[in-house]
Amino acid sequence: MLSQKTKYALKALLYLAQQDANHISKTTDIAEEANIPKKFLEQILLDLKRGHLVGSKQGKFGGYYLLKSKDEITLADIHRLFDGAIALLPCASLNFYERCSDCKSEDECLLRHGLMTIRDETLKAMQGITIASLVKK
Amino acid sequence: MLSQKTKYALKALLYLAQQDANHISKTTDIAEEANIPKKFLEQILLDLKRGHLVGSKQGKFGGYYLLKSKDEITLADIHRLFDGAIALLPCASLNFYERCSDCKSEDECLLRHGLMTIRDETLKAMQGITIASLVKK
DNA sequence: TTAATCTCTACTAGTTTAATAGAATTTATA
DNA sequence: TATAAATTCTATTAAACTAGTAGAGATTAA
Repeated sequence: MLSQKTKYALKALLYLAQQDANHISKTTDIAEEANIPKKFLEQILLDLKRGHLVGSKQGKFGGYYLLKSKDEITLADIHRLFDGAIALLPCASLNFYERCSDCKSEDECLLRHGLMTIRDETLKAMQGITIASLVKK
Repeated sequence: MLSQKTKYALKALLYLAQQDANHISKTTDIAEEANIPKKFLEQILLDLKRGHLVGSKQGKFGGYYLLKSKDEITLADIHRLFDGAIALLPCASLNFYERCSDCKSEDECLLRHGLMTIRDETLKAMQGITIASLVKK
């Protein structure tokens, strides 16, 4: 399941994607339109900025805008940025790999292979959903 | 990601699936072999029992055994039993549906459709992984 | 009757989540 | 240059969740 934070991030990106090119959106406007607590949204937008998905302009008349094209931002990207691994266990993860401490041998693990299959299919599905594809629907 | 509990449940089921037919396994043996804290495993086995995946025999020489055939127990079943919804948000879930409180209109929600697509694909993948398929590998 | 086992309920330390608060910094413009 | 409007940064917090631990009770075989 997505965290509330990830869901808010998606809603914020959807908002930005629906603005005219070169338009800069204030946090306040996004928060109101997408129904997100403003101070929480501030943090989320900063995270999105650090993840290079949005850019910002500081000071008066500043705000946020999409940095990457909306058809280049996938659900997989956002999931990884906020909720981490897409795989069901760290030992089956591409980007967040970690060994299981309670696992005797990774090669002999009966679970890992199945979980990697799931990961591949879920990842493919999540990479197929972009901000652009969501806006179009 | 799977919780530790779900992972332990899977490991316990894999252990049970590898025993001879009609064999009854003690919690202690499963805990040792699968490297699971015994008292925690007790709770997990009870949950599996309440979920009708395993059966038990009480008293001396009692223990646990698979109730359903190992090719009928899917990763989706176990996920739902312990970690709940497979969908990424409750509003896109089949078995754990819940309306989003911060969502103005479900029909107009740009997210929901995409998340239902992911759900369908993930579910299909998870239903393709059974305890039997994991043991065979 | 006893030993071995499952069953049930309660408790707990630590972590994570979803915020909230407030001060600091940056920028446009009057 | 002062001010207003915005982002940026750091700290705090209440509530929920996770991963166990503890112990007593019920059941069964011998």
